[in-house]
Amino acid sequence: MSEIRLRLPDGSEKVFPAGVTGQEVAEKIGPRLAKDALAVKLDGRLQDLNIPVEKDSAAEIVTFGSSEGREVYWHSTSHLLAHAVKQLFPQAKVAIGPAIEEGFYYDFDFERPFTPEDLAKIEQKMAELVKAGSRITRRNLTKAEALTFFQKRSETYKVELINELPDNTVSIYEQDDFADLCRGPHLPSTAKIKAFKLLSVAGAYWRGNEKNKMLQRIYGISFTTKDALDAHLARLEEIKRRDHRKLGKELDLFSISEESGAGLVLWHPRGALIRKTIEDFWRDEHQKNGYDFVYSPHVGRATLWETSGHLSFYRENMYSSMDVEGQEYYVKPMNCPFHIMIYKNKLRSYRELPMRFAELGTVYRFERSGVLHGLLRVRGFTQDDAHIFVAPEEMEAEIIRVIGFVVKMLKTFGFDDFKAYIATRPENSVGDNRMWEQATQALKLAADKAELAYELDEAGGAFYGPKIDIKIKDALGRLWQCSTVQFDFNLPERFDMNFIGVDNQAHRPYVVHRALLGSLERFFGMLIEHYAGAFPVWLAPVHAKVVTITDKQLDYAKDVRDKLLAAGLRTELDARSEKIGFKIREAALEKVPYILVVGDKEVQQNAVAVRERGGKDLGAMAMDEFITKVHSIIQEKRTTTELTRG
RNA sequence: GCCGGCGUAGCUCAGCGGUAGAGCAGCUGAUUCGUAAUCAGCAGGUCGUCGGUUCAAUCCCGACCGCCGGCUCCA
Repeated sequence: MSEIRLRLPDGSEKVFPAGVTGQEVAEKIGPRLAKDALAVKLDGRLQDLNIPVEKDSAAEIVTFGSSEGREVYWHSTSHLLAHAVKQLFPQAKVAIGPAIEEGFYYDFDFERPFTPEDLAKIEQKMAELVKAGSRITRRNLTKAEALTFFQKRSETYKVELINELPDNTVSIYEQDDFADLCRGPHLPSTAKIKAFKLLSVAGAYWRGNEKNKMLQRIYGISFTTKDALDAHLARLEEIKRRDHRKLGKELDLFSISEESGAGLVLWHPRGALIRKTIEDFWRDEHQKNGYDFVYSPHVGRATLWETSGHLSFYRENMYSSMDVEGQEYYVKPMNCPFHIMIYKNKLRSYRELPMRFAELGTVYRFERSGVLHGLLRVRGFTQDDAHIFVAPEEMEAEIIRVIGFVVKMLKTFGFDDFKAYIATRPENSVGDNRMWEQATQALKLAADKAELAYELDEAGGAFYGPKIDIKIKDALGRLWQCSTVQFDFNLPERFDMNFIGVDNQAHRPYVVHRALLGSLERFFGMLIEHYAGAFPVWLAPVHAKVVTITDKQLDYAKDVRDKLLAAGLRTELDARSEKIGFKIREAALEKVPYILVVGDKEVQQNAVAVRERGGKDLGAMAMDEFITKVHSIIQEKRTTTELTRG
């Protein structure tokens, strides 16, 4: 029998008899790995553990610790799900069932909707199948064989898929009486699937096309241990706990009323105060960074939107027109045409560039009712918008400047983990290649300078120019798209924008759209979830709540409150004749950063007893000391409430 | 927009073919208390809207509005 050499990830080489399986290799390396092995990667290709290896290769045993391992695991769990569904409901037809970022789903065509009770039954059946521990085996068929195979089983969706496959041989995976068209790889046995949970069922179009039949998609997740599953479920609970819609209601930050309109946000005083604080900060920073503020109308003439191209390219997101003395007007879905009007108001010189027009501009876009979602997806929102008009030769420096600004701004809110995506030229786009090249290069350079790791989204740009999107990672590790910097090669042409250069000739400026926070609504929604409602002191609607022990301290408590208010601290007084425990509980639920307890002791010492958010009791502190410390926390926009340090 | 679920007091929810209930919040009163819920009383709802079935509808049916989970689409 011949031998083969396998190179392992640690650099070592091991000799095996030809035909050795991945499982056997894992066993040779160690019992632990043998147990954890899910698949094997040979020369970079993922394969089943039980497939014989015939030639020298680089080999790597794949476990749940890698994203590839999880993908295999989840994919096999989705097959297990389909297996269980077919056993319980033989009439159901299977469509597709891949692994996704967190878990898996499987789409079914079934005569009636699946109920939660069905899910429970399916889970139970899955558990039985795991217990039975069926071997999962791969089989290659010719296309014709596969077609007959699935036609016989009336799996019409599979037949459709096979017909579209380019290769002449296809693979199927079988476990017990269940078979699925699948590229693989898969786990060697259903017994490997240790802990799983079906999470939800929802509608999904066959192949994502709304013209196709709506199927039922069952979502689920699985892990190698019950502990890991429990941790995951706990995380889902945490996400629910932080839901900005729930916290927004509890903390009285905002609401959306059916009566005033879906997708239209009502900012309550506390939410509005947070927004104002963000806006003040935003304006200060923009002023420091060389931006000019502008204001523009909420509606504009149809001719403007014709020139800008919105009426041809963006119409489905615009509300229908209104008649103003025989002229058609539209509510704005974007601010750019107005900013361009300001630019075009007079002849511009190269000496004026770059011009940076910033506006917290409220726009309205039609969104289909099914996509509305709290503050994250609305119909009216305020963009922290700016348009930069820049001469081609200054463009690169300007982009570096913008990206640096984005990062600085976001860091202030406590974000320091970003992911950037640079989208390059798509088919059917405007502008010449040189411009696209130059602009894309500038984006890459700027990302490098700002130490932003980016991914390239090839051909993912808008038709009018390349862009960089920056996503932030929140406290739960979720990514949120907020910032975007986009070139626009279209508008300068459409509006025939010019500036006079050193050579006394007219030149075309570059136009850059950019938003740092995205929209105030979405950013606010994200902040609520990121902070779990416990805003950093500088953003908190109430900095301190003064609570009295008894009525005896009322006068002193009022003095305390007034003194704090005079020092610029947002302060409330709770002088109700409730027990101290009750008042603390309420203030704690409001997530106020500091609770200042005032009893006889404090009156005597001319102090306040400080309780930090989170429950830490600091005891008595002189008023001036408290004020100074809180001031510095606010000034520095610290994300902690801690008064003890520094 | 589509599929499924849901819509009962300010909030969280129970109920169900014979015109409604709890806790919290609110109001009134008592209580004056040292770090996450003091007690009592009162008040509060055309059961999302509009139609239909029925002797009778919050409950059954239909349409619409809204919300939730997805699909599709996006700041």
